[in-house]
Order: sequence, then C-alpha cells, then structure tokens
Amino acid sequence: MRNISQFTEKLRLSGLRPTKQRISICEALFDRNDTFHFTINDLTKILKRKVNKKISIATVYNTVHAFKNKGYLKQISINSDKSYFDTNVSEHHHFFDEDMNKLIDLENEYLDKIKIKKKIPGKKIKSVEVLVKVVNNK
Amino acid sequence: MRNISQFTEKLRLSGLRPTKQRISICEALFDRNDTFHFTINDLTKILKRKVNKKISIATVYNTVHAFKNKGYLKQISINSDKSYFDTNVSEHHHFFDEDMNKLIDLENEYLDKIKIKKKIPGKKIKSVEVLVKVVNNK
DNA sequence: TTACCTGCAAAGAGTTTGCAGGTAG
DNA sequence: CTACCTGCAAACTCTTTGCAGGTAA
Repeated sequence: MRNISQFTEKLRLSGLRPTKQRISICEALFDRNDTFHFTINDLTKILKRKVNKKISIATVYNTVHAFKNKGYLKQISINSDKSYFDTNVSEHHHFFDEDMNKLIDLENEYLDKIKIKKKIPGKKIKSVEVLVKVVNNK
Repeated sequence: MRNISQFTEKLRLSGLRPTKQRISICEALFDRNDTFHFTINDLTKILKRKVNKKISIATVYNTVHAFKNKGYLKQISINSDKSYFDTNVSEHHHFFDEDMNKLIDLENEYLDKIKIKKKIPGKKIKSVEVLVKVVNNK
C-alpha cells in the first residue's frame, strides 16, 4: 500500500499522469527485491494475473516506452524477435541463457573495466554492453 | 569467374546444392575484400541490382539461415526490429552506429581479453559479445 | 475544461511456412 | 528418378498507429 503512493509521486515528478494502469505496471515491475528481466509478453501475463481489469497491449507498450525514456527501464541487446527490458538501470552486463531464453545480470564487479582502444572518427561512445551467451553444461 | 567454382565447391562440401540462387548470394556476400554487415533487406537490394532474375525473399532467408548454420555467417545481437548478419565469423566485437544504423567491426586486438569472474551453475559459456554503441560527436 | 491517457482494431514490418512446380545429381 | 530447392502467397509474431471515448488536474 505504501508503494502505491511512492509510484504516484514518481510518475507525477516525471510528468506522467499516475493512472490506474501505470500504477499497476509499476507494481508489477518495481515492487520487488531483485532486478527483473522481461519481454512485453511476460509483463502482459503478469498483469493479467495480478490486475482484475485487463490492460490493453497498446497501453503496456506505451508505458514501457515511457518508462524507458524516463530512465526507469533499460532495453537489452539480444538477437531475438522480442525486445527484452531490465528494471536494473545501473551500468552492468548480462548472461543470456539460450536454453531458457532468460537474462541474468552480470554485475560490473565480475569483469575488468573494458577499455576500447579504437576510435571511430566523429563518433563518441554512448554505451558498452557485454552479452555472455550460456548453454546447458554437457 | 574463378570464384564461382570456389563457391560451388564450398556449397557442395557443406551438403548444400550449388543452385544459381545460392551462388549469386555467395557472390554478393563473399566476393569482397572487407567484411560485410547486412540485414536481409540490404542483401535483397544488392541481389536485385546484381542479378538479372529476381531471387525470392523466402530463398534469401533460407539461404542466409543455411549459411549461418554452416558457420559462414554470424548473427549479431542488437536490439533492433531487424536481424543483422556479418560475413566475418572470427571471434570479434562490434560498434553500432546509432545514427547510421550501421555495424563496424571491433577486432579483438582493440580490447583486453574479457575474463568473466562469475559462473552460472550448470551452464557453460558459449560466446562473449561486446557491443559498443556510438553516436555522432557533438 | 483541456490536455493527456486508454483501449480497440487495424495496419505495418520482419520473418516463417505450406505447397506446387522446378532442378541437381 | 528422387531428394532437395525455389517462389509465391498466406500466415504469424511483435510492435506501432489512428482515433473515439475516458479521466486526471
């Protein structure tokens, strides 16, 4: 219950109206202890389970994009037909489990700082992402 | 001309029949000095320009997937609506130019070896990919 | 009241599939 | 001759868009 007012305020502060739908999505995404990796489809299923009234897919897409633009979500690069998002917006990397189609955080502390010794003229680095693909052992 | 017979043999050796279409696609992809990054759409346009008879999209997809499975092409992880492929199948990394939507090779020599100091139980590492997103400077 | 938000359905992009006809070996 | 390959269109999946009606401030 306390969280709902937190979400309301957070939304208001970022210039997003705290509608019922957005608050439900906040609860699904941010009311947890661990970081959460998901596709739109995953999120839709969770919402279907948790919310009595159905939230339209268009609204889910709109909200996820709004949250991404506000910096509350990060989109992860994977070659997949779907987009993956992460509630952990700190600088970090990922494992991708190809058997489970699941992302796992790889915190910065588990690898040395990456130094890129090549420059592209006229370009500056925006981000460096490491994706470690893993498969079942054996 | 010499290349055509090379491609024919390469295809035959991998158990793929050297059809006209596949040889044309080989020429478009592999008859170059530098490595080549492309989407299916890029490849289709090149084929339209170079080949007198049109190659069906289904065949282009089939062939690209066959080549990928044979290890002649690599698929690159980017969060994009399209799939990107690379004729450079050696272990290396990429820049992604977000203004041009273009991939640029980042050879291994330009970064230190990446050591992952975290293990996922029951899983083994299949690949480590670094994607450096760049944008226009200024 | 007004600007913003939601939900639906339709449209759009990329990719895959089913199948009839064609071709390599 | 037979297995494999191609081309077309239809189907499918994910995502975006247009718009009428609803809601927050």
